[in-house]
Amino acid sequence: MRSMSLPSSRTRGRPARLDRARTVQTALDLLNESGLDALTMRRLAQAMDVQAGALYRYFAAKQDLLTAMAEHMVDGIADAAGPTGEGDWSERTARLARALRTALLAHRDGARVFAGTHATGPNTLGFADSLVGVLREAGFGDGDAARALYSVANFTVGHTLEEQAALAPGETGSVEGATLREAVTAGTYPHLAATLPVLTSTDFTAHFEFGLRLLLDGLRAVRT
Amino acid sequence: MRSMSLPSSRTRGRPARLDRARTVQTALDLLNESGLDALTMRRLAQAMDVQAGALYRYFAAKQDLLTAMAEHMVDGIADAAGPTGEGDWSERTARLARALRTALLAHRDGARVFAGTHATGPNTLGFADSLVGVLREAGFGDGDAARALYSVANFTVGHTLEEQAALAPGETGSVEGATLREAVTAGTYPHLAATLPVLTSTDFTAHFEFGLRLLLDGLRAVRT
DNA sequence: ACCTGAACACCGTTCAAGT
DNA sequence: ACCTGAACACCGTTCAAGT
Repeated sequence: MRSMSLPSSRTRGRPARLDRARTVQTALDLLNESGLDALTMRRLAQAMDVQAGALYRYFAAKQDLLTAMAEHMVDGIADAAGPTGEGDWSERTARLARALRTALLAHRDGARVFAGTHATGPNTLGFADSLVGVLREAGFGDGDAARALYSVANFTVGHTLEEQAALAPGETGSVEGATLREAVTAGTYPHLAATLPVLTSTDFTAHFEFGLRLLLDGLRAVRT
Repeated sequence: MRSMSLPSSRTRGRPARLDRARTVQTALDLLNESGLDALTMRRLAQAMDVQAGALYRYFAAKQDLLTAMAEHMVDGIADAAGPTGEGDWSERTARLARALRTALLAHRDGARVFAGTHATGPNTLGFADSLVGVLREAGFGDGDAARALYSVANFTVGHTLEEQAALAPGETGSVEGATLREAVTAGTYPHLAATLPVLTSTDFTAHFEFGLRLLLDGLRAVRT
């Protein structure tokens, strides 16, 4: 057969079993199945039918793989702003923040992976440019727009980190309900006792929307 | 001697070289010297002139040690609210948020340690009770006060995580200045290009105060 | 009661050697 | 060019045995 006797000029030898894209995809699948702590280079190699050392031809270190995973996770979120005119600046900023949270939630330990790396790929930079763009076009100054990006991004990542930690196996509720309830019933922490139903609520979307609204209302006040 | 034949009921045998308090303190010292990645049970044991296995008489797992470290880091921050009447609710809340950030900044990788654990000791709960108390006494509803705690805490931890990551060895600036500058000069990301001076600024206090102000202004709007 | 010594079951990373 | 095999220098954790 021609395909055996005349290998294509680009790919002499056997076709590579590995490449960056396939490795990142397999790593994200493994992350979803087993979580970040179980994502080892050896297990990933096993899932790709290869020895662990082979991965280092494509990623200089595990950290680089994690960064590529983080970048892949936030693919497309820049588009959440929508076209100019579709909603005012606060609604468009809210959509971007929600898209970031949703992207992180889409993968087990997604926020931990994202927070633990410093992705500077087109998806991450595109998101940043989009958010800053929405605010600049709405009349915000360059300084305020840049700082607003940090505020929204840091709050969103911080929130989702907590959210995924609370939802992880072994966690009762948002602040480990059992321990809280004990300490609180003992009479200390009267204010926590009074707000216990909300504190132990697992409606994280409501918590997120509350904080997001604070930031947007705050931005509205800054704008004038 | 009586002390040999009649060992005190609490401390027979040689005095223990280890105890929780001394171990946590040594671990925090080691953290400051070498960072979280270098803080291993074996190195900590070495610093205490003991075998690694001995640590497990006081901490069931490394995670428990890290939780105790996190709790110790935020000792006293609840007091930052000050007595009732010393500043209005927004100033008292700001002081609490700043105290949290300062406490995390006081230890290398402090935010990573705090975010990676779920301390429920008196320092952490005291801080939470204090912040919720400030808002409830100012007339905020229980639900809003509880959610405001999450917003402020998640933003503060998220911000400090970024701040300490940016300050870590090997990082140029806030968003890896070099890579950003390249991508930005290429013409893509026009909004990032325009705001580059602020984005790459290392004045993290200004960034933090901006976000904190957004949250407090947002809370002011919610209050009415 | 408190700690040692030694083991168990792993890690990330490197690199000569094979094909 | 791409991957194997094997090693290096570690990890967290457990637990019989010593004192």
